[in-house]
Amino acid sequence: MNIYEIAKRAGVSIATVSRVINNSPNVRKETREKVEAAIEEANYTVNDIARSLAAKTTHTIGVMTIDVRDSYYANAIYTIEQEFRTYGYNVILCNTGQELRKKKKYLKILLEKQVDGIILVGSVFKEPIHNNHIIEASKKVPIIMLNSHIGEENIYSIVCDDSYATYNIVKYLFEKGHEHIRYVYDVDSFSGLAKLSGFERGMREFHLPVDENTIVQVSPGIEGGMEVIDRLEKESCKYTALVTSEDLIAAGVIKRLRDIKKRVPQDVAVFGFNNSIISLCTYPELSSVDNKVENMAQEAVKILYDVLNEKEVDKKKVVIPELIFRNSC
Amino acid sequence: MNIYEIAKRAGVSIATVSRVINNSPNVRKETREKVEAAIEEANYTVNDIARSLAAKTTHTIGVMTIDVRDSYYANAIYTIEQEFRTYGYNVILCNTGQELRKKKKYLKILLEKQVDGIILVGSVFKEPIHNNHIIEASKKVPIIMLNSHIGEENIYSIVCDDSYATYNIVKYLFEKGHEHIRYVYDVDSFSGLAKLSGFERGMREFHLPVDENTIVQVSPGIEGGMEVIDRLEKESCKYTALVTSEDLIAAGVIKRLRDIKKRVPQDVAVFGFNNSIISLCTYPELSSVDNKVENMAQEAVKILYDVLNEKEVDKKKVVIPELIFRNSC
DNA sequence: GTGAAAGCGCTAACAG
DNA sequence: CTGTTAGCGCTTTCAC
Repeated sequence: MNIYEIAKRAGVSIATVSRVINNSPNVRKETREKVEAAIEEANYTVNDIARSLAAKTTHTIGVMTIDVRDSYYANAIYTIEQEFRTYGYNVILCNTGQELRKKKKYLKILLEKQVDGIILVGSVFKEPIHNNHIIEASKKVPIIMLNSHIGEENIYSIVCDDSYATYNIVKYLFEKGHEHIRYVYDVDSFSGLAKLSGFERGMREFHLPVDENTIVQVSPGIEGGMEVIDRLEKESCKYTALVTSEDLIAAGVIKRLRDIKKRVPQDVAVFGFNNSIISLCTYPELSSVDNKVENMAQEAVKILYDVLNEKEVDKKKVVIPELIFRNSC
Repeated sequence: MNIYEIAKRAGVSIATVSRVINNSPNVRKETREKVEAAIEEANYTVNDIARSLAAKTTHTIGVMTIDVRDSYYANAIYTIEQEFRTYGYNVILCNTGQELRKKKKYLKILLEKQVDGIILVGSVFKEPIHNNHIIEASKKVPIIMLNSHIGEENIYSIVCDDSYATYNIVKYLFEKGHEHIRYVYDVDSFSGLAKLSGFERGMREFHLPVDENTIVQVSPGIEGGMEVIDRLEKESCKYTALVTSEDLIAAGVIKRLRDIKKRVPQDVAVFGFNNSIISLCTYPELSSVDNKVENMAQEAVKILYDVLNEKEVDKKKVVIPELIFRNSC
């Protein structure tokens, strides 16, 4: 079933059918009704592929994430999809995983699919050295990076000032009298490093003691949180406060502290990151950083939409995270 | 840049270019290399839209979910996407929300996009009365339902026997000596009702007492868990075990029980559902039901793939959930 | 092993 | 307000 068949049935030309499908105002009421009736009767659906080919625009954008199962990314994707729908755009989702090879592959697929733009969600999409694949892609369609930044012609970014958050956590803890503060994180990414730098800045500014276990890198997830406690205990390190890069790590920390009978927050204060639902499930509830994913996602959509409509936009936006205080510190 | 341009640069016809792009064996080595060089040099990307139009297949499938932010759905989507990629298929994701109007709209969009098949993730996609929109869609492409079932020609389903799980939870609790068991759930969906029926069957079979607060419906999420405790306490209901339809509800239950100084599991046993990461974050850790989303998602992909390749497949598959015992009961 | 040519179903001038 | 027509970039017979 196609536009020709509908045209025949309604006794009009395909141009007219096209017009009614696209709500063009230049169609007489009776003609429109005739066509609509034919469409209804034939149970016809437009072929959006053909439309895209002819119109040279797909009205779909590609979104890349390393893993939707991570609630932070899920939030971003959800918001991006919802917002773009209101503009009549569709979203193709890719879960790339961490491997560069796959990230490249999916970028290629999206380009082949003729997406109108691409959003890269997460700081992990900025590689430590070579970002040529992204730059090449940006020569074909606009690219928006969430939480990373590459200064190039057709690449836009919106980042959360994570270092602001960790700096302020250290400041807060210092003012509460903590002297033995440690930082726990999993992966080295753009945002991972930003968090770290804010932490270090705070430690320096308040002249807090630093040793080789002040900053500890662990496996991702709950496991990681348990690991760090084991390590600190084994090496008899003093610690009264732990700043983490992830709520899940903090959850692991809380678990293991209970195992060894240390109380939170009395013996050890714990700070999470992401303000996920996890922070409400632990006991005590986790203080955490709201890093405004939804805001960022909305901004990303707005920027991309504006770029697609050739409006002027800022090439980089920064959003400020917010510290949420609960009972873990 | 298109196939014509590449053909010109390589001094061959577009048919030959098409052949090398699609790895057809019928191309002489030297010719292939010439074409590949031209492609490389021009930084050419195939236009998959044009390809889809000509080939009458998009190699993409549509996946609908009410909300990716729900970890259960996120898991399903992740698995579906990964599995289908290995077959060279792409996935378009839709977050429809609960509204029927939107579910219908997205179904239409997917059809317009000429997806080769559609997977509906979650029992919420089976409406209580009219499922005509799904049946209509199934006349155009095969539809796979995860956790619901509509017996129609081109609709396949793969369901988890949730009632088996709740029945066995009741059985287990009964054998541990519990007599005052209650069931807490949020939404009435296909799976919500299945869980409920398994619970009821157990209660009947073991002659457990039932009153008007044996089955209580609450708001979704942590809130709901807190609600149920408030209600049971207010009405002075006796309860020694709570079976929930969702880990998050169970998490709320645990929270509120701690507030009122009831111990888990000594005073009240709690059972979750979904075996999500939440079940590891609460204290005590939550016993929960592993309802095998990944398995189901894999099966769904396999079935759809087989249908697309015109193989014989079962129209309905059932997977058996597994009870995971931790410290909350 | 390679090329010519006819579509795939639609949009978008342009003409009337 | 409506119709004609030329593409959009590719796949796929069918010849050679």
